[in-house]
Amino acid sequence: MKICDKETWESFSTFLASKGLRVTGQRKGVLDALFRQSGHFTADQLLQDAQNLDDSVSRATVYRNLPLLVESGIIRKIDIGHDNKFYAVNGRSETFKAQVICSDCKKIFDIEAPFMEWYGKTVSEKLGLNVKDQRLQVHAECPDFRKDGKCKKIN
Amino acid sequence: MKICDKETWESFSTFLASKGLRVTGQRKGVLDALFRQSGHFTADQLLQDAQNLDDSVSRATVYRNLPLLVESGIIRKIDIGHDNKFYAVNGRSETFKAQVICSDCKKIFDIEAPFMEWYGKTVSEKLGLNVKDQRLQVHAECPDFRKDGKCKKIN
DNA sequence: GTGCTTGCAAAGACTTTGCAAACTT
DNA sequence: AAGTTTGCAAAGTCTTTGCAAGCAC
Repeated sequence: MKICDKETWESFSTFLASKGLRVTGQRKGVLDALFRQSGHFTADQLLQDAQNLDDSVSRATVYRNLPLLVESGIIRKIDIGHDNKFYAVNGRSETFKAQVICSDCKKIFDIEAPFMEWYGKTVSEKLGLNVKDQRLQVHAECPDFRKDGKCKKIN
Repeated sequence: MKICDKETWESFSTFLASKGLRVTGQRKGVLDALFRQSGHFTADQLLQDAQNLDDSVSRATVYRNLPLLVESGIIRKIDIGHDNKFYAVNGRSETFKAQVICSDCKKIFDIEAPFMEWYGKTVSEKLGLNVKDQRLQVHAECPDFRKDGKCKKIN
């Protein structure tokens, strides 16, 4: 049962303290659950795992903490559209990621795309805007899946 | 009171016929309402306008037809995240569009980004996927708005 | 103690769906 | 006539919120 690494926990605690927020058992539970997620996860999946680790964690708490986790930089939100409400744990690399979403096998691939970042920035600045965040999403079809109903690509 | 141009209506009718679906007054109403939208619009805005033109159009009908309009290529969906459920009428140009979303003044700018398209395609094909759709979304801050509470940029 | 947090359940926002009547072809 | 479409209202899905009790500091 893998739980959150000390480093991340400390970083989150510091973040909370800096905002005058409190370090609670439920918050630890949510953070631990984060590390049982593989790749992309939903609020609900996170809740399930958090409750496995600490059944005092409620759905409301997960929803209330998700924005804090995003703000602290520990996770990021992935908005791919109406029926894909995902989050992902941030890796160390701060390079811009593009998401390739396979509409057949439902996998989401994170691709490094530093160039993209430059491009978006350039365009926005021409409009007089300061870039805060950007993402490239590519929806694609999976020929493997189409052919024999399964896809061997790893996520 | 601008209504849908003949060309678009015929194209939608043809699309419907090709799928064995029917041409109804309500569908015409929704299509007409499309042309009263400026830039980006929500399902609800479309409903309001459709009902102004033809009060027999219900919310359910709008929701049932939105996917057909997307499939026919007349409009496209813009998924920018949880609280931004937008659609937009497709222009003639089929070039790839990037969306720059200003988080201060809430405007959405469509920027042509043909190069981006090439990039996404290249990356996906390396993964063995066929690109169906892609979008670049840039969230930005508006200095004008920050300064004096309003933004003079036109959408 | 003060004031942030929590769980619960209710409320919200947006979208989908079952059904019988109405309409297109 | 056959099969699609509609409006309505109910149901769904995901997320947010009010409240009183409970904790962190």
